[in-house]
Amino acid sequence: MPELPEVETIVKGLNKKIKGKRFAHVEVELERQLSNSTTEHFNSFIKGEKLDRVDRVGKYLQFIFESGKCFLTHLRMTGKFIFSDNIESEEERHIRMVFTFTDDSRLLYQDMRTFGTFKLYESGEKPEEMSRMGIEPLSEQLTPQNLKERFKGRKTPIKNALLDQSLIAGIGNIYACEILFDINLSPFTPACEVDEGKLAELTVSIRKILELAIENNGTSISDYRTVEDKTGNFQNMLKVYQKSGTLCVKCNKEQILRTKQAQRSTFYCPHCQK
DNA sequence: CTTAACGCCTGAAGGC
DNA sequence: TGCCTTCAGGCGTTAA
Repeated sequence: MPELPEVETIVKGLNKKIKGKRFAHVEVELERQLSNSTTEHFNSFIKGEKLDRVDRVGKYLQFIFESGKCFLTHLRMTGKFIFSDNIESEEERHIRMVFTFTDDSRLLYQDMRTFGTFKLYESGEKPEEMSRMGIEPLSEQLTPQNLKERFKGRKTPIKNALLDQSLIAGIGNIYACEILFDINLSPFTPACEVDEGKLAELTVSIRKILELAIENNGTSISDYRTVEDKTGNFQNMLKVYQKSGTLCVKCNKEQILRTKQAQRSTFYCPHCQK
């Protein structure tokens, strides 16, 4: 479900709500969502641990304890965190985990499709997910030169390259479509054939769109909510995603089309995106 | 090495 | 009403 702006929004919300709290225990419905531990181990791992902060790494959330231990979670398609200090109001479906803190407040993990994962790391261990991760798009790592290197020899369409987390970390299907439309670039262009001018535009657009989406608390297409259970607002600013059949807002000539690339829907304007 | 298809799940929506 | 297909902010595994 969430891409970088949604994860960023969730991380901010978590830091606001649960930073500094001490974990008491966790209830786990589906042990298979724990990548490298059992329910029992997860419990002994977090019991008494004080949360220093939550960080975002690509689309991962990293819960970091004062002790130096941490766990990494990926929300995949439908994972979300709901903070609750009022058990009376809890009537959500698909709650897969319940974290209880020593002050009796709780963090619920909801995940309809159950693709989300949790992975534990001892103090000093470096999560392998982080070393596999590509360029962090909101950092100074994102430069045209860097993209040129990463796309070198890649014949895969630029749309697919933008979704490859080992190249750039954090972009998903919505923002890939929006970014390519923003710079009038065809989603079918082989990544290695995007010229330097377009690569420069691409770096500017990636930053611009992700930052704008973060300012708007992300995109709520179906059921994404912030930790405070509010919708994002960026869905009101989408120009191509899920707009097939409507007239392109730029050229006012052609309708937005939808096709499939790597099993994912791509939305684009055949007139503007060459 | 890169690339593309499949599978993991649940539920909503649309066609007939 | 019901049945069937398609679709969904993702990615690890496998095979070519």
